[in-house]
Amino acid sequence: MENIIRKPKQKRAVEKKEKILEAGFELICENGYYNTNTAEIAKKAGVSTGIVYQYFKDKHDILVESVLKYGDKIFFPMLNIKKIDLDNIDKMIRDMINHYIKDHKVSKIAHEEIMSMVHSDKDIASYYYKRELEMTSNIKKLLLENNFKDNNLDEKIHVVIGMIDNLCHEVTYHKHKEMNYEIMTDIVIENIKSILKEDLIK
Amino acid sequence: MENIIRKPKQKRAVEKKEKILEAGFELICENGYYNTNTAEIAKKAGVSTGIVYQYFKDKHDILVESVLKYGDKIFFPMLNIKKIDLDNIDKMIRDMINHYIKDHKVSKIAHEEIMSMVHSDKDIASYYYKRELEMTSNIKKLLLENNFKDNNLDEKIHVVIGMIDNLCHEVTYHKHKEMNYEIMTDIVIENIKSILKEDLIK
Amino acid sequence: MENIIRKPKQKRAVEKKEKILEAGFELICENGYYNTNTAEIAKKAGVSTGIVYQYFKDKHDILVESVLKYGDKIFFPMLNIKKIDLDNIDKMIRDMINHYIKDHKVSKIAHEEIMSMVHSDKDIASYYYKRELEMTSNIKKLLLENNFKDNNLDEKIHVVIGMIDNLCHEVTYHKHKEMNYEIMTDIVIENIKSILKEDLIK
Amino acid sequence: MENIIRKPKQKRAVEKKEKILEAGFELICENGYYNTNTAEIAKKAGVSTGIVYQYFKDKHDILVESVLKYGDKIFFPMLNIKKIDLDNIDKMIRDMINHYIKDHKVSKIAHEEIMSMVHSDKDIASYYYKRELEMTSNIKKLLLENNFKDNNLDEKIHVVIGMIDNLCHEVTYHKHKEMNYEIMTDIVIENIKSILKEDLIK
DNA sequence: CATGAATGAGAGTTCATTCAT
DNA sequence: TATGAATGAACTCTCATTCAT
Repeated sequence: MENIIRKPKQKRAVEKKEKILEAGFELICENGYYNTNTAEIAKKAGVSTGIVYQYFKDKHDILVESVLKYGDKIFFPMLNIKKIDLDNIDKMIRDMINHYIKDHKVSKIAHEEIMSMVHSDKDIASYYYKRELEMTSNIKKLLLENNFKDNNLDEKIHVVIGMIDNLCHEVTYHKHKEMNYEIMTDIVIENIKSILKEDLIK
Repeated sequence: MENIIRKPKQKRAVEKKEKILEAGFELICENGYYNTNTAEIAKKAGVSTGIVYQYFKDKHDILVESVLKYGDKIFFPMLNIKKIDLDNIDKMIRDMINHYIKDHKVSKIAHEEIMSMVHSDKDIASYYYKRELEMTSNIKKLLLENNFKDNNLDEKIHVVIGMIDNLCHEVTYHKHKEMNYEIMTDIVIENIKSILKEDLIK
Repeated sequence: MENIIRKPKQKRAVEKKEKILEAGFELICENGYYNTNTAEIAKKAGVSTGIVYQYFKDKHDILVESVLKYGDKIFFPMLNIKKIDLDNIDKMIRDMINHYIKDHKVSKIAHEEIMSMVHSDKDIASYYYKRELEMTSNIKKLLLENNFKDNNLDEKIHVVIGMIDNLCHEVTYHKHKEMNYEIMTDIVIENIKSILKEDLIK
Repeated sequence: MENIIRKPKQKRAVEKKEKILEAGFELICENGYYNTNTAEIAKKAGVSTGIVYQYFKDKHDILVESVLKYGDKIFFPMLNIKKIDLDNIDKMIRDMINHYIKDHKVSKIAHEEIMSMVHSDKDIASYYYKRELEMTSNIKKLLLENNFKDNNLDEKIHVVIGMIDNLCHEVTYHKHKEMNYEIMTDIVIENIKSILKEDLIK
């Protein structure tokens, strides 16, 4: 006897599913997947526990779908960068970093909680790496449109994103009190410039 | 009323505690903390469930102690670097990376599982950040002994370690098939050299 | 994270809670609190173990609630005495004693088991002493309505109730075979009369 | 394979058994039988857990033996009354009560805890009722030696002891704040005198 | 005799999932 | 569709008792 998961098409049903997703995401972010139970999610979503299983196969399904739906804001703020300001590349990178940091701060716990899932959950991991790739592509496209040449650009962007990611993580969590984050930011920016500058067609 | 955790001093007892730790670590690495139960750990360790609670306060305690005991190999292979070969800095970095990657590969799942705990578990996180700092200090000391001057060295090392970490992670997990990791490695090495070179006293 | 104890309002749910209470009370009375486990209670109540924890915080809660619910019959048969027959005070006391003894006999084990809890359990003790006081008040009120004057009535009633309680206990459990309970009853009645008679307004 | 319980005859062994008994009694009095474990008892007694089972059949055995050994002080302070002062019967009863109350106070928790066992444990109950009877006999003998005649003396003494017991309990635990215990004591004494006076041969 | 490490059955409790209404 | 009461397997942890040393 197989469970039939309904794809809600009526407006009310769609809204209900979204409520569950939202509630699930929030609770999982706050308390972690294993510390959140389906009753809580249903309660927060304002639905009955039974109905959850009409929209989702199981608890895990809520996790996956909610990350797919809400993960982007938290993980990939750079996903939708639309233009590159070549005249002031320094400022651009700094803005990007600040933007990224801001997002980190907003969802500090969420980020940590979900990141943990990236490491232990296949579905989440696959989403994560796919999105990461999209972000790389997007940035590559932008650079190519702005007089950069494709000299191992994929790899370079990856290294650059990694640096920014690390930096933001550091700044957000202030784990190392003896670090001067202003200086670290400068170091990172200088490096990014140094990595990219050789490919800029003058 | 109060639980008394035995500190084993006899050889046999010490071995038993280690067995539990080892079994616990392996199972947690393989299946995750929440998917491992104490009965399994005891069984794998070849002891009864009861004895586990003579050596450990609770299940969580096994996690923490086992990470403290076995985490270093997995997380901080660079912790014990003893000398820097200035004549061939390029080779040295490459060796370091390869060494790191090798460790990653050996304990791929372990790394993912435990990293997830760094994000959701206070005790594990605190261990992780402490060790990270030790590693930074160690490398700094080595550099200072080898004609480097302390020009924001802490921050620089941190950035460098971050790059190596990202790189190793990438190489190990091959998530992005379109990437050329040889090239990425070269990029990272060049960058590390570029970051550090300005501080080398000629 | 927090346990939500359901307050059943639907008829069926109320009945189910009562079943658990009843089963719990019976088993605890029969075998004692520490010799009764939740699985047994659930089984006897005809429910699953899980549902028990929707109606009760924990095992102890079953004990307390069941005593609150069923304790009165066993402990305080005199609680609801409605009138005093002054013309035949002798008969009245004798009836009271017989009534009390009958109740004792019906729930012999229950009485012993729960009395043990009065001595070791805060909640049960508080219930017990509160009810005891209510009984005293009730009897006092009756006496005052029946031409008695309040000359240390509280203390006197307390002594009287104590005597009846002891007597009933004795009679019920027949611990001392060399005792003649008819005679003992006469002694007690004479004394009660002697205690009270001085306060009867002629 | 039956356990052989050793009857210690050597001095050291006897002392060891007594230590266990003492420790067991104290812990059980303090925390209750079910909240005391054998490891605690052994530790408090300064012996190993294993040795306990050489002197006692099981945990329950410790309870029983320790009550047999130490129960008298707590339960039967009147057991050893040696003479009756007829010239001042009022004072004598008052002294007795005060003595009893003092004992109650010294071992308040012990009394409550063990009383609970009287209600749920056969062996303890049998000890209790046997001792109670001894106390009755002792008092009866004393009265007969002091010009009382045996006119249902057993029953009368029983009623009297019951009254004293209740009174002491009341006074010790102060459960009813609205009671005046001085007055209650007077009432009890008056009654005891009234019960006994008719049997005093002038 | 004595130790205390070891056992393992059994306890209370939780929670994803199902199902009667 | 929707409810939320009900299920019961599975979990962590305790402790009286045993046994190798």
